[in-house]
Amino acid sequence: MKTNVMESLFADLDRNGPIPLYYQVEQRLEKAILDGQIPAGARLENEVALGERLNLSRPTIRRAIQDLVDKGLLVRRRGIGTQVVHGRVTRGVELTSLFDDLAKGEKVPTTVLLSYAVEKANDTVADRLGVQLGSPVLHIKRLRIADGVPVAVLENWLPEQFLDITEHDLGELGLYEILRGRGVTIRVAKQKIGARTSNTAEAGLLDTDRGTALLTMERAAFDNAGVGIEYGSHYYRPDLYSFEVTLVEK
Amino acid sequence: MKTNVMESLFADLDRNGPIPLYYQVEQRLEKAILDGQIPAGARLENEVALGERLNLSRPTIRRAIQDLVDKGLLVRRRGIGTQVVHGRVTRGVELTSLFDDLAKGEKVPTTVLLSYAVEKANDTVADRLGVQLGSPVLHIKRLRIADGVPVAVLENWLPEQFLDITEHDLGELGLYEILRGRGVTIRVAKQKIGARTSNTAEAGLLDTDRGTALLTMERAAFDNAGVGIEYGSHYYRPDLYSFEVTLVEK
DNA sequence: TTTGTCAAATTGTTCGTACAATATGACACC
DNA sequence: GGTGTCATATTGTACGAACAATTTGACAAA
Repeated sequence: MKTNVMESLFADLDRNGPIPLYYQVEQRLEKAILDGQIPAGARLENEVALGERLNLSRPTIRRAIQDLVDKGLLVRRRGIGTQVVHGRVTRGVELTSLFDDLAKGEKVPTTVLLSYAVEKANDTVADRLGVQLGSPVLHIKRLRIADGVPVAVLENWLPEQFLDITEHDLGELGLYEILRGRGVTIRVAKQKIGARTSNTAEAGLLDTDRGTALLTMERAAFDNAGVGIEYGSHYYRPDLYSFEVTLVEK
Repeated sequence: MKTNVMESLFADLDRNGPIPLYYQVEQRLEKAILDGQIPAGARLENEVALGERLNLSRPTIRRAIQDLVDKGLLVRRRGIGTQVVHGRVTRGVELTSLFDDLAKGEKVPTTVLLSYAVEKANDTVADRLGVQLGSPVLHIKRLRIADGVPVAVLENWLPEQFLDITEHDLGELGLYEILRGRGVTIRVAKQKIGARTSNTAEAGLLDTDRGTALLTMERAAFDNAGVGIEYGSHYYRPDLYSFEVTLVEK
């Protein structure tokens, strides 16, 4: 039975296309696990046998499995084998924006642009983005709404190369979507998650009472050359949003 | 000059000992980066040359570099090379407890055990730990204090195998330290971070006013066999504690 | 000047192979 | 019955090799 699942899963790998073989295997395995086709606690076939059956070398199979171990979906023990982790399997926090998160669920995200201006970078912004103090940066502030309910206030600063992003763009799309559309790939992000009490203005924007708790997040994002792309300081309604993280010890 | 740094760094690898070669290289490289010996933005030698100089194969070198890329310390681009990331390099959140976090800083952590009891697992606990509903679990509640100031209230549930942890242990050591001492290795943890408003009792414990914001964290931790080790529901004083996460897109 | 092409440099993917380390279960031995 | 030993299964580490993909810079061509 397990054999059938595997066979069907890995039936037709594209050996000539641009997508790496290990990645194709990884994706299908991940889907099978998240869909429950391979149940929690189930043991996978050993690496060598898998390789033989799929006509792939052991390193290729290992790479696919290792990536899923790093994601916290699989667990392996020398001498024993590889298993799907017990416990509810959830996708961890990935490098996506709130807009993406909401769009992935059933919510309909909309955005109100609260302010839009080109400013000179202050100490904090210059430090986080790695740009010169006083250099021009785009400063935007948006209210994110899901199904008509305000969820978060997002404040972002972007370096000089993005000054041409228009107000219209920001009303239509999420910031990360705009960046992707311009060919920018975010590779590393450093986040700091905390909480504080809201003041009157903040509570007003989120349609709650002054003095209620806010979930806060600061993020600095960098592309694959290590250049600062975006610095954000956001606050969320904690009854509507939270952060999930999966940590894996290496 | 760069050459000298490298030479001295990788001078004597232990080729017979139990520590993998890639790990020895990784550790030394990481230290050199964190210490600033290799400055932000500096370019590393290419993989092949590094391998030749250290008498290691390219896969071994690659493994070491890849691990540091995954940690967000290095960045590499095909056709270009490998660089130390720009921006402040900070260690990300690791699989440690608040106790460890505080002990690593200059703070002196102490603990007050608020309650200690063996209970039957309710729905939530049974689900998160993957144990039978109604099976015995150890339920503890602790107040964590740093330098005399209360920082967090920690509530944990542990499965049957840990019922023999004593009240005395919990006063002396952090929970994760106790677990490590028993040979338990935590491999995967799923955390959910949020916020809420405190009630009178909670505010009293943390020496703040009722109605101030709390930072909350739920965590389920599993060992390398995927067995549930610990489920915790914690709240923190947000002016004294926050979570830092480094995300790396693969 | 601009554009296209090509070579060089570097990381990315994939294969094959060998041996080491660890957990399990079977079996012999005391 | 208990205990140690050994074979087996499986993942972990390490090597070597080849070719692909991408970026840069140099150079030629329009």
